[in-house]
Amino acid sequence: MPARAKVTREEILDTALRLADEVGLAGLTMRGVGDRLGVTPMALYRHVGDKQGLLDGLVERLLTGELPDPGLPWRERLHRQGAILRAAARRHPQVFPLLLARRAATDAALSARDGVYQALREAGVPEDQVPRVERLLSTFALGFAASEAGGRFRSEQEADADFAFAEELFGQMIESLTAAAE
Amino acid sequence: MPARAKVTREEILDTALRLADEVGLAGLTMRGVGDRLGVTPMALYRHVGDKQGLLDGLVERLLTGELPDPGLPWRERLHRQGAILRAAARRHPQVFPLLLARRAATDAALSARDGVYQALREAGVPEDQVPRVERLLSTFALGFAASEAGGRFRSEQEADADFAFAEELFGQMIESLTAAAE
DNA sequence: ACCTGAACACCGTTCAAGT
DNA sequence: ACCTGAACACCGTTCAAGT
Repeated sequence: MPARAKVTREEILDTALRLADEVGLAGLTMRGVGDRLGVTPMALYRHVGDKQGLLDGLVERLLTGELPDPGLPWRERLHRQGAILRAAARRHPQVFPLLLARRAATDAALSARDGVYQALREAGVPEDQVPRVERLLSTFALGFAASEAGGRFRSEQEADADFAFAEELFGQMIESLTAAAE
Repeated sequence: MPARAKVTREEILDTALRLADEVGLAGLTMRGVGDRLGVTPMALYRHVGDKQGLLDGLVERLLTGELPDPGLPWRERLHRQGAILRAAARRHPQVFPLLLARRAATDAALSARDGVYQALREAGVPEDQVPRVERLLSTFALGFAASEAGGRFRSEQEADADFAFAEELFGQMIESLTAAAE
């Protein structure tokens, strides 16, 4: 008679993310997660591998969210993509630094990147410049969001204004690349 | 007869930084540092407070370096400042993420910021725009260096080229701000 | 003043055992 | 198949004691 599973990977990651939000990354513990689920810490190992696997799962969770509607104009799509990242950083400031430490090659990360590629193409950025511009944008957005999570800005207003300033700047850059291509 | 100090804060931070470089942040241990210094882990507490204090000391260490020669033209000074940060990230990729997690208000960080302020003024950026532009530059540089430390770029060549691309872009932005002010 | 040793309350993880 | 309990080799930190 196979024992019925008491926990799932999903539940474990939910609980771990919530626990990390409350007590920080340093306080995130296999034992703590097990306790909250009413299960021995060793029960988690079958579902997430080990603690490293748990952390990788959290990184996934951070990025899996809505993607911008592909029907929107490119500028708006890029804006939304940035907003999604910043929202994740504000929602899980304790966990967010993991994103920078371990580079994410999850499906969510890859399809976000493809979305930016597509937006840049629509904007008219020459094909051979697209990957570089995407790296520039995503590096900035990631760094900005991480800085925000780390409390580097004095207020959310200041962060909003700074981000809008950067968007304006990058918008101009994209237009100048587009113009040069014609 | 007061016991003579067997270790100093400097030695402790040196050893801790080296140990973290070798075994990563997770492997950095009060006991490990003590062992390397031939001293009980508890001997460290008098000099660095606690483990948090040790980590804070490492963040200091990361930033305390040479500042760009103030006699150089502003563009070159900004370039050097970026290069210094990236060099720190490449030298201590394991430790670098700490910089983003805990915002650094060390003397070194503050005088780097003042240096950038000064460079922007020399470039002709209007005074009321200086802090915002500095935040933009430092956020980008920090995020870029952290991404580099995290292995987000395929090669050092790619990173160099991307950074140069960004510098060009920011240079244009600074010039347009300067022109608008005249 | 500074270091030591023992002790406490934790960790992640293994492994054999249960159902 | 999945969970449990005991055990191992670690942690950071306290506290009284030594010099």
